[in-house]
This record gives sequence, structure tokens and C-alpha cells, in this order.
Amino acid sequence: MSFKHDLFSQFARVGKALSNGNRLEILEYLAQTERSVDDLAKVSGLSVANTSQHLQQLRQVGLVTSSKIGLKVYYRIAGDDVVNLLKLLREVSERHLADVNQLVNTYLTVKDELEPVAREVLLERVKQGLVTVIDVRPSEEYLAGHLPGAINIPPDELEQRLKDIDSQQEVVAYCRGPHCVYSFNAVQQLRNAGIQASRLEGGFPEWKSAGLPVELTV
Amino acid sequence: MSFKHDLFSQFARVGKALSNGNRLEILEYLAQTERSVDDLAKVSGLSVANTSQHLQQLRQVGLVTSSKIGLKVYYRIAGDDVVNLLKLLREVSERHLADVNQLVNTYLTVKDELEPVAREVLLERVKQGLVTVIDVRPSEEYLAGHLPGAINIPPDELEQRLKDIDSQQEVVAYCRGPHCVYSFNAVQQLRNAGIQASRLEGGFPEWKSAGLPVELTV
DNA sequence: CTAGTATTCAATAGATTAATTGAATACTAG
DNA sequence: CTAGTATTCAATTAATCTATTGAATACTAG
Repeated sequence: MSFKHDLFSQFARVGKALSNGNRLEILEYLAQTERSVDDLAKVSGLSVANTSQHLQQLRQVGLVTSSKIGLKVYYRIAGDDVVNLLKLLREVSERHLADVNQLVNTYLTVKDELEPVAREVLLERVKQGLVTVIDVRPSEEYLAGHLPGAINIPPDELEQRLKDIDSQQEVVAYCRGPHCVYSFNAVQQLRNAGIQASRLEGGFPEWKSAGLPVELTV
Repeated sequence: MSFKHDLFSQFARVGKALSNGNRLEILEYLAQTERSVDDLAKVSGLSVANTSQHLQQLRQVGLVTSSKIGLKVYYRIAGDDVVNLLKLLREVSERHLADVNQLVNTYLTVKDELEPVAREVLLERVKQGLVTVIDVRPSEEYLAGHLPGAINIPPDELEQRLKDIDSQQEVVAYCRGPHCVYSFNAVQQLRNAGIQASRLEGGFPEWKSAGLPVELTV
């Protein structure tokens, strides 16, 4: 039965693409917004050549696509199903790998204190004007798409912009995903400043792939 | 930022477990029912030692669990989330890898001719007694759990048992999953015999992980 | 047409992986 | 206690993977 064998080998190619931490990190960046090779090399801290090779592996199994615009080659995630696959990979890892739990509990201390806000719940509260939503990602990622009405405060600017935030209203922060530290740190800082703050469940890619409305800065 | 790096490395461990075709095949068998090591070695065609090593890799990342009963060590899938991860891995592969499409279209010829029956639709029709459901898996797997009211006809027995099937009623066949050839072949054989036949969407593991009712032979 | 930039290619070294083989371990049945 | 069975361990080989380096390619701006 060669068909069965060949088929599983093909599925394994996709698994192999997900078998390297650097590639997973690149995929998370691409889940926020499309990026050029050297842009990705910069944010990931890898060499350009190395980044390029990882991107080609991802492209070969169809997880990302690319196109040349001007001088640069831009890569983007191939579809929402890829975002969902990454989400599920993280969830399975968190559920079944003790090491992940340990890491998460060590670094993301807010985690235990409060359940994150569900997406639909937040959407409802935003419509009613009951909550301030803060996007704690670098501004490039914010500009490429964000939650409706969210204001952008990159991690290193939060300190000085704390006073601009209406301390009477509840604040919900989000960033790249369920394990991105930015929003955890932001919630901590906000609470220290006496503001009622919590985190959104997941991050921007999960929001978008759930089919919820997204705002673009024009 | 070592946390980020460590975390992605952990996720990559799970990806690595999914990066080998033989392991994916083993996981598909375990998604049907728990099995002992040499049982798995037999159905997969691998050596016992090799099978054991693959199983240990799967266990190390928590995708399967094991327990010793009598002389044998039985392995089973760790949870429904793992079944869903495999499902999504297949779907992403099929959607983005041209080679998978080519394989599927070459070997699973019924595929194009008719859309599979949705799970909820089938459940409704079964309740109304409108359809005969055939489980085209080896009897061990059938015995460990099957669709309510389904009768078991292993692939190599279908030929001689064709005459036992009520040719007036519609037949729906299923087996291990969306790419398992048994149900495709069965539909073909049934149609050649003048019986109205179609396939269930997905297979038994997908049915079960969707939370639909499962029947156990006592 | 030329200089400069962005990306990819090619070659390499060190590490990891899959499969094979044979031995070691753990356990059960008699 | 012993023989037999099921599984795991250990060592090996061939193949594959990651990251680095430096060169090659493709393209744009001037």
C-alpha cells in the first residue's frame, strides 16, 4: 500500500516544517502581518541567509506565500487554516507537555490571577463603549491591522503614556498571541498604576482568524 | 528574550513528533483504538524495536500515553485535541500541498464524484432508520467503538457479503479517516452492485472527537 | 550602464534522526 | 524457579538538518 505511505510522508513534510523553533517564531511574526526577509531576520535575530532558508522551507510546504514588491520579497501566511494549526499546536503542547506549563507559569505570572477575556465578550463591551482596548505590539504590526477601536501603545512606551489612560474605565490589552509577554507585562504595569486591566484571550491572529472585525489604519 | 525561544522550542518538539510518516501512521491507528507495541508493529509493518522507539518519542511529547496490562504495554492517544491536531494537519496539507491533491485524486477516484455525507446529517438519518451504515475497518477497531447501529464489514469480506445488504436502502460507509481507502473502495464496490452508496465525511476518530454518540460492542 | 541593495544559492561542519541488529530487562505462566 | 514473551535499551550506519560563510543573482535608482 504505497498510497498510504506516500500520503503520510506528505503530511509529515508539514510536520517537519513545524519542527523548528525558529520557523515557528517566523510564522508567528507572519501571522501578525506580511514582512520582508531582512525585516524578519531583524525581528527574529537570525542571519538573513538563514531566515531565507527557513522561509523557503515554509514556502515549499505551502504554509507561507511570497511575492516581490519593489526591491523586496514579502512573505505572508498562506491562510487562516495555518493560523489555526499553529494555535492548536500551542494548545496541545500546553496541555500535554509539562515543560510548557512550567515555562508559562514561571514567566507569565499574571496568568494564574485572572482568566483572559473571551473574544466575543470583548467585542460586545467595545460596542457598548465600556472598555479601552490597548494593542501592545510594535506599531508596524498595529498598522497592518488591529481590533476595532484599539489604541496602539508599544511595550516600551507604556510607562510614559500611563497618564493618558482613563483610569476610571476598564482596560483590556492584547498582543501577538496567548503566550506573548507584552500583554502580560502591560496588565501588570496597568494594575500597578491602579487601573483595572485584563488580557484578551489569544492575540490578534486568533481574533482575525475567528472572523471577527478588524480595523485598518488607512 | 530566552522565554520566547524556549517556548517555541517546546512547541517545535511537538512538531518534530509529527515530522515522520511512520509516526503519523501509528497515530492514526491509535486514534481508532488503543493497541500494544507488537500489534502496532504488525499493522504498520515496522520492526518492534523501531515501533517502540517511535512510540517513546510520541510519549515524550505527550501525544500518547501508555500503561502495562498483563504482559503487554498498551498505547493510546492522549486526547481529542490530538485527534483534532492531526485532522487539521491533514487539512492544511491537502489545501496547500499540491502533491497531496495529486495523490488523493489519483488514488481516491470516488472523491470527485460525490461530496461525503456530513456527520450531523448522517446522525439524523440514522435516527430515522433511513440509511444502512457500514464500518469498513478491521473488526478489532470496530469492536473498540463504532457509529450507532453501524454493521462491520472488513474490506476483504465485502465482496461475499454484498448480497446480505438491503439494496433498496441507501448505504453510507466509513473507516479510519478522510483519506482511508477502505471506504472509497467500498463505495465503489457497492455502486457496482447497484446499491446507492456514499461516504461519511472523515472517519471514526473525527466522529468521536466531534462529541457524537459512539456505540461499544459489549 | 553602474553602483548598491535584497535575496538566494552553494559549500561546509556539527548535530540530530531513522532504521537495523542484538542484547538486556521485566514480567507471567506453569 | 524457570522458560518464554513483550518491550526497551544500546550501538551502529546512512541520511538529513541547522547555522555559518561567502559568492551569485536579480533588480532598482540614479
